[in-house]
Amino acid sequence: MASTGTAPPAGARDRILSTAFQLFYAHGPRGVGVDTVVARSGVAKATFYKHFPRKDDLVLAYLDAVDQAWFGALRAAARAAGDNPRDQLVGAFDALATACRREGYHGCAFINAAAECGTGTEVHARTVEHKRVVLAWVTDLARRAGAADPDVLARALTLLLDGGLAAGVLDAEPAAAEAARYAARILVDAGCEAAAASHRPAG
Amino acid sequence: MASTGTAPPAGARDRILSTAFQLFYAHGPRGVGVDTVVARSGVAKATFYKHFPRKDDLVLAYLDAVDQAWFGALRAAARAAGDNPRDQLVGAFDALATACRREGYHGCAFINAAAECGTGTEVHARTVEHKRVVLAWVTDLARRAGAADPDVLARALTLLLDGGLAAGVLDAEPAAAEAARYAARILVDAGCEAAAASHRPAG
DNA sequence: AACCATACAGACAGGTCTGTCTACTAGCAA
DNA sequence: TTGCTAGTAGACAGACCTGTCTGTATGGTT
Repeated sequence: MASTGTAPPAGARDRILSTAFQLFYAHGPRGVGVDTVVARSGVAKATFYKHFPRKDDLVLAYLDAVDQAWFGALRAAARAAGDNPRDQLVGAFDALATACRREGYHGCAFINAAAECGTGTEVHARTVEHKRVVLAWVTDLARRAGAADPDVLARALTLLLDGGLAAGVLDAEPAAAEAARYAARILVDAGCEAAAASHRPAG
Repeated sequence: MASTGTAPPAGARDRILSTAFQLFYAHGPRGVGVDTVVARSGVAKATFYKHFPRKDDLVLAYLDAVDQAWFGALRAAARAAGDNPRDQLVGAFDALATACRREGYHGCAFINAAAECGTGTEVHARTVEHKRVVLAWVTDLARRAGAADPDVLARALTLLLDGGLAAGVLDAEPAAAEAARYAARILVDAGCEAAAASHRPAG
């Protein structure tokens, strides 16, 4: 287990992936060459192609890492907002504000990648899948919050989320994240009140 | 003025620009080479470089064309919704639905281009400027609609708009556009009601 | 007729990108 | 010792990209 000094501190694959994560997010997958990733991660080219036979394989691994990180942050922010599903729906938007403040924030990695790679590519498919999973999660939360129409409410909230993320490509303005949270509260209240009123025995 | 048969039906510059418009929007500026634009527009390479000394000049001209088209569609949709500013704010979202249904719709050209080209580029600056102009227009409309806080309402509405556009990179779902319009109505009503109530002589 | 602006056709240089290939090194296990 | 695994170092082919350059044709103007 002991490294020999010149040996990598972590596995070559991990180093490649974490280097790619930074570079791909900052400049887009298409904006970073394999040579750059190889040089920056201190790995031989043959080693690179052993772990990731094609560059696309690395891009997909990168997107999986992003998916885990972002979806995880979303759920953590919701959980931190308490037990009430309505508060959780709004609280998820804290993840947006947190991401906004992070150094090097550059918008939604999925949308950026999908914008580069054309329709019909694996990258595109992976992005669609990611958005579908997030939408399903929000829809479930909206249902548990007692929304009159969970589908429409969830769709509106994810639009808001995507808008906040997309705007991040331009400039990480906290005002955008705050406006998103404010709007989310209004939409959640409006979407759940009618149902709550009709469910209540007495108006 | 009469063409000689082999002569171009329109000026070389126009042909280049309209070809670039299609190709750049479909594959992104970085995904289309100069050679492709030259070949598809039936123009000599020297002619191309005479009108657009660098490829970036063509990209910027493309973004200007997109800006005119999209901002124009936005204002037209708002105008079509009537004279009431509140209705106009909501009506602008019809432009999103219309764009969504158009063949080859692929999201917001500005966000896509900005995702490819890095921060600090002219493309990035042009995108920021475009979004700034749209935000200012929506803010003005929100003020005329009597919003309690026009800045926050406008920010929320543009987030919704950007979200709808960004989602278009993945799939042009009419459901997203409908949800955006629905959410816009709620936000506008919520943002203007308080002000309207306080402005009214009697509650 | 002479001249000039505009455009076409296409070769070319210099660079970057992906992916393959050869040759060498070190640790570990049978 | 022998062989396997995982890695380093770097040359190389082939494709593609931007931007320059030479040469030709055509129509209008003086």
